[in-house]
Amino acid sequence: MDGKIVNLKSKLEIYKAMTAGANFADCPVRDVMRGINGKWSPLLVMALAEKPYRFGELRRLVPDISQRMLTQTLLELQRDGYVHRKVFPTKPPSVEYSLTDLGRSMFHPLYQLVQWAELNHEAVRDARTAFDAQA
Amino acid sequence: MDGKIVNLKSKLEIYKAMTAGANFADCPVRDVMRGINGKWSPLLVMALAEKPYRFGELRRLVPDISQRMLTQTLLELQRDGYVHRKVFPTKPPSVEYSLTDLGRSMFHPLYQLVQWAELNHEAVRDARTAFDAQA
DNA sequence: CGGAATCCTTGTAGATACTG
DNA sequence: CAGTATCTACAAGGATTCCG
Repeated sequence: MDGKIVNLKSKLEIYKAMTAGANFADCPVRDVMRGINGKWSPLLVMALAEKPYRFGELRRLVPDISQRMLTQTLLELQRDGYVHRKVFPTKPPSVEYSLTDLGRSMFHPLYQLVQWAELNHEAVRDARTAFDAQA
Repeated sequence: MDGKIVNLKSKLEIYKAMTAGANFADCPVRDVMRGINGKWSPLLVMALAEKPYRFGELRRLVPDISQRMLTQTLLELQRDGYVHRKVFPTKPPSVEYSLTDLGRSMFHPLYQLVQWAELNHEAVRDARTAFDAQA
């Protein structure tokens, strides 16, 4: 029954894929989702989808990220294969970050989700207000 | 600047929407994303998209969630308007959780992202292996 | 059955200072 | 400029116990 991974698929099947493995690390889908779901990862992917940026440019672009979190998140994105890091041996050195092919392919579904958030944030805010009012 | 929400949009525009506001809580898009991005939220939304479930059923369905996290995550999903909670006054009482219209509309882009993860988890795993090997 | 309350451990993230 | 190192604070999350 598990010979070939066919193209997707029913809600039940995609849900089963998310519960594969006994725990979180054993489930490939949740493992990948975890890398995408970080606090800063989506934001940086969206930024780099527009065009490549240097470290300092990214810092200025994202107003409230610390340099520690920027370094760390970019490293995780590199490790997962979404981001390419290119060093220019100038002085002082500059480093340019850009999306890989894998990163660009991941951008599309992420974009859909961000777009949904943009279109529905008022509905969510209203739901929260209503919930808090009667609680 | 905040009069009308236009329909989307370029990469640059959607990215700008993610950096609106001076910090995280002030940005509506990131605020909504944060609610979707929880460790267990996507999994529960995917499960409830298939059909409504009772509390105990969800516990058994998600093998490695604690009851604390299940309670807490379901509460957050209710508060954001994604999930409806229906109490049946039987004895002992039973509680059924289901997606709201808002939850169902959010499911679609989420589904796209999970589907991407399902199709590309091997590429991500390979990227990690390669990165760790040369590091 | 479906939680709430408590305790305790771990992870996440900020501030600051220093380096090639 | 683009990081690294350390130290600290707080939030996320697990285990256990109790309740209507």
